[in-house]
Amino acid sequence: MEKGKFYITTAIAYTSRKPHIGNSYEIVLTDAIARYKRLQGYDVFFLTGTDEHGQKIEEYAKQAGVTPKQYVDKVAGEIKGICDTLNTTYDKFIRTTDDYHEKTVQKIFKKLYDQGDIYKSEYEGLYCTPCESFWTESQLVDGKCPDCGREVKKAKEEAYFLRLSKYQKQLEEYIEQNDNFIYPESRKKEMLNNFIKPGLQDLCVSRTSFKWGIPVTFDDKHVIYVWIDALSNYITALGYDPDGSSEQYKKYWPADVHIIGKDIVRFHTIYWPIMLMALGEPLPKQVYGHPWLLFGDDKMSKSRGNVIYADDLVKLLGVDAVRYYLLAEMPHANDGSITYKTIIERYNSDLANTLGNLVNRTIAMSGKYFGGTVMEPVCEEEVDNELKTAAKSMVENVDKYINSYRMADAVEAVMSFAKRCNKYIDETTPWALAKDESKKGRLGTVLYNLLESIRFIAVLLSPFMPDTSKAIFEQMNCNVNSYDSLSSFGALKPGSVVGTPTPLFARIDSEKMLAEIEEAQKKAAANEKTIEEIEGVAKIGIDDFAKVDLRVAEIKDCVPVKRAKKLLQLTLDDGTGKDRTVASGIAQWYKPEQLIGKKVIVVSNLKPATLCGVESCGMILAADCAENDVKVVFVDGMPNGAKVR
RNA sequence: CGCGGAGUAGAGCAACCCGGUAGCUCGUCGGGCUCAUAACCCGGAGGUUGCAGGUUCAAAUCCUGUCUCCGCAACCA
Repeated sequence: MEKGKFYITTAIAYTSRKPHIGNSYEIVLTDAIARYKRLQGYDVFFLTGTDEHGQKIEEYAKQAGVTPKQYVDKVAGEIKGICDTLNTTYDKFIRTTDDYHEKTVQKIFKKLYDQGDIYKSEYEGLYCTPCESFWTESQLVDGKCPDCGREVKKAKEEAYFLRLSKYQKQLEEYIEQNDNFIYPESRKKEMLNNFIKPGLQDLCVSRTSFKWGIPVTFDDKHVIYVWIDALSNYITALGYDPDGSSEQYKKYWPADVHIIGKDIVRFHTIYWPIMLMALGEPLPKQVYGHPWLLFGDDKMSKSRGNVIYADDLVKLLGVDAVRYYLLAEMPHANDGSITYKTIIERYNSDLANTLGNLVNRTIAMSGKYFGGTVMEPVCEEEVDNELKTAAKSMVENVDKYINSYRMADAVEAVMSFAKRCNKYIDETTPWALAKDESKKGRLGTVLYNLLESIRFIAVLLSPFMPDTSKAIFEQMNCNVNSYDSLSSFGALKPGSVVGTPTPLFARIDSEKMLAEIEEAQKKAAANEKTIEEIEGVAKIGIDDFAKVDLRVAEIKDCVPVKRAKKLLQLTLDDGTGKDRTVASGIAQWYKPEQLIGKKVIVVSNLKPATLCGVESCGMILAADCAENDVKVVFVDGMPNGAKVR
């Protein structure tokens, strides 16, 4: 059944480091939609890939002692590996370092320049020479460089700009007239009110401060900055060319939907459409900004050993369980949260108990009562209609939910139908029917209805859990798996013979697995720590230490710094007779009254700096006792101003 | 008053735009069943929807105020 084309993309992943499971959500979400559309008969093109240029990568590569290209090759390989591990069916994996991409981007840049949409000007800012960085007025700390505290001066850097202002009106109209362009709705308001209506500033699209990028062909000091490079991937991948595009491009563009994280909605709904307008190409039909998947209450960090990678999770639970979890646990509007405990709970209750057990018991009964033969449904009863109605509404609901990107609800719709099937077994009590030879017809009908229901489930599950879907069809020894076969209840052919039941998902001993995971995390954390210690801190000489002037001082007064969450302003008596003011980031751990009167050690010759409007002269010593636990070093019985060494 | 999001049963969420008996999953307690993976089915307990006002016949839902939490920004000298 031909339904037309469907072009869907993920954002391309930045190759700075291996992505954790939260980053992998997007590819699974997109894959589920792509698979569903294919199932329905659309001619789908699904694009994903990697964004590989930029200063950060240049720096990471340098740190790692490899070339940028070597660096991105490695990370892009890891990212692609994860996509494959998660069993995603992208049609193309683009890398922004691909030759054809770079060439086309250069052409795009040139074209926009030639037609006047890109112009050369100067990037004006405040420059810190030692740091080689530009800062904006608001970034400065007390009018000085936020990194090193030195003076900055006004400086100009040559750069190319994209004329956003020219297309502002046009974009605003487009967004307002195309209700579904930015989804969900709340993001649309955000874009219009916060960025577009106040007026768009022309966008800086080139850099001279680093080299790892696509060079501007007609001005080799410059490389093309992220926007034109990265966003263009959606069209270069298809074979767009300003001098004449491929058939594939003509067929698939414009994209039906770009699936992206909520943090980059702005780039995809403002910069990208304007680039396309300037190129004279049609705009994507929709941009969906999805929420993020977070980790319980803790942020993941390597040193705590709680980073979760998709491939580790897959080893533990299998691909489909991971896919299922990602899709089911993610709320539609808010950020989701992930913990091992909830993963295992969901696995046991939904996959093992509800779904796996349903399939298992049904096929087992088929084998036991009819030698596996699927019987003709000859003896219908009223309850059967309820089951059939439920099957039908599952099909409708899944469609409705997927089309509005409510994957958790779509998956839930399938699961609640599985529950309905389990209930049907209780209502019809096949084991009781089996004891009565005269009820054989009814028993066959009940099992037929169950098998057909499971077939419905298997078909609709295929976008979410492809392997499981396949396994169910294999166990049923059935190949009627088209979407069209769901148009009416009863496509399963009587007379066929089901296979032997094998549990789809073995139950997990939650406590045991959690204990094992904790063990592994401890090990990982310990490893990470050792590395830190070895790499540790460089040795210094006595003369270096002598440069630091430490003094005993008494805290005479202490008040919180307004507008700052973490700062306390301390007034110290350091024996000089003059008050010394120090701002310290310990508000989280100490109340002012706990500090007044105490003696501490202060680094007295630290260069003053202004923090949240308070001039801080020096710092007091405190110890990091644990993650998120800091204790000030208090001393006792020493005169104010005494030198510490 | 920097920007934004959120506060609903023990936990996680839905309903909020477009007021009308607060629903789902997990957990818990009791019962049932035995085909099945200690699974499945039924029932109970558990919420004055953060707090205080207002509008209304009627407020989780609309309005005002207030408290708390979480992101981002600024800041841990």
